[in-house]
Amino acid sequence: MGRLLTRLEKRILGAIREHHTDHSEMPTIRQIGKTVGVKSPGTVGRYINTLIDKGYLERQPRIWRGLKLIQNEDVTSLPLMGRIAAGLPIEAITGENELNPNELLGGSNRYALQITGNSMVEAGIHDKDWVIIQIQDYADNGQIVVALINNTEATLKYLYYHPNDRIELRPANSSLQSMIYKADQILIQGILAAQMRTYL
Amino acid sequence: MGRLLTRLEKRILGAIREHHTDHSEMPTIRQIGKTVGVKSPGTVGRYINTLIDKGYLERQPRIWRGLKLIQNEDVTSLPLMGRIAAGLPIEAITGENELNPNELLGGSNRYALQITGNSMVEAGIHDKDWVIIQIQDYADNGQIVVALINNTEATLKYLYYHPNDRIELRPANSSLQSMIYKADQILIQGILAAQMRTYL
DNA sequence: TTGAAATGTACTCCTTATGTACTCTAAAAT
DNA sequence: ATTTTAGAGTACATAAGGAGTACATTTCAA
Repeated sequence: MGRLLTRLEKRILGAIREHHTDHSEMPTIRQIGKTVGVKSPGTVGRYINTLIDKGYLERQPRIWRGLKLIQNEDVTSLPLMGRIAAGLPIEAITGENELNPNELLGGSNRYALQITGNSMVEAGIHDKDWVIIQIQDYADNGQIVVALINNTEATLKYLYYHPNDRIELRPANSSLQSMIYKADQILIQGILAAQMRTYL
Repeated sequence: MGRLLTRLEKRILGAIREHHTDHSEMPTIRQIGKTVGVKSPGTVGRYINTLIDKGYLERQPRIWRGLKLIQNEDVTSLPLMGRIAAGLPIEAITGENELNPNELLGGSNRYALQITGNSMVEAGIHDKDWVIIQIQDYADNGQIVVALINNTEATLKYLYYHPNDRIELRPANSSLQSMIYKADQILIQGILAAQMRTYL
């Protein structure tokens, strides 16, 4: 059950998640302590125990880096009324009658980013929108990806492969131009899984 | 049950809510006292008790920052990594920050619709997108609303008020035209609260 | 295969921050 | 006159955060 966490418990859980996504392996107790600034491995171990008690982690006893993240799934749904179109009545949807945002947006290897700027407006992704990124290091031609350029700049763009190991990062904004890079300048960090925007 | 709040009770409740949204954690008794200008933790605690009696808060006894706002639902969150922009590095953050889709999208008096057609593309609302509608029978000028026309057709459009009880329903698509109706032909069913789209 | 280093985990002891129950004043409202 | 609201202050048990040590096991390189 998702019981509430203290500050340090959150930081430790965050450090574990971050280490896992960055290095694709779990951290050791002492690594966790170092990133959150706790010197004693025993203390970190105590927090691990409470996180396990609270249902956020599992342990493989005595295995190095043997922690396992448990993904919280709890369900809150919105009633699903149907489809709507210009000039047509709402079309009732039979069968499914609920929409669960977490089911659509959530997932284990995903994280959220907020968009700044208008380079993707013509793809319906506006300034201040939220995007959900699925972490993976490959993408298909034409997908929208988070790309790391020259290990310094990260950006959200359409990705196109070209001959001679060229990669095009194309904005969705007719006032901006595509940039073309050599393949070894580009590191794909994730692909666009979802987008959302609030109005109120 | 008694819903009457004194000035200070309102200020305290407001301070709690504000702290919660700003820091995504509940304040301590003494933090609350500091923001509302009450020096004694005992006094603040007494107000907390009356707010609990009146049904605005819950308490988890003896837990630090253990207050709970009543209308709060359970939390499923995505790790929030930061902001991304064209040509700029991700402003990055550890796993302390989280984005909760249900908190952004859900709520009482809301339901979901799927969009068909392209009449709102220039507002970033595409075919097959999901929209979250907040049920209410009024709207401000320029808001996007679900409007029922002549009790038969429902549509999602920008709403503008005009003189002589005229109402304009304006699409966000330059190849389509606004329609203008008499006020009694239009029934506002809800306003656009959020939009979302999945790619995978 | 073996040995040194790294690791998980269980202890103990410590400090500080916090919730909460008290008491006491004083002004305003009833 | 009595109650309600608004406040101060004190006291204390304990939750939260932290250091350190010890030791059996696990890894991994030599």
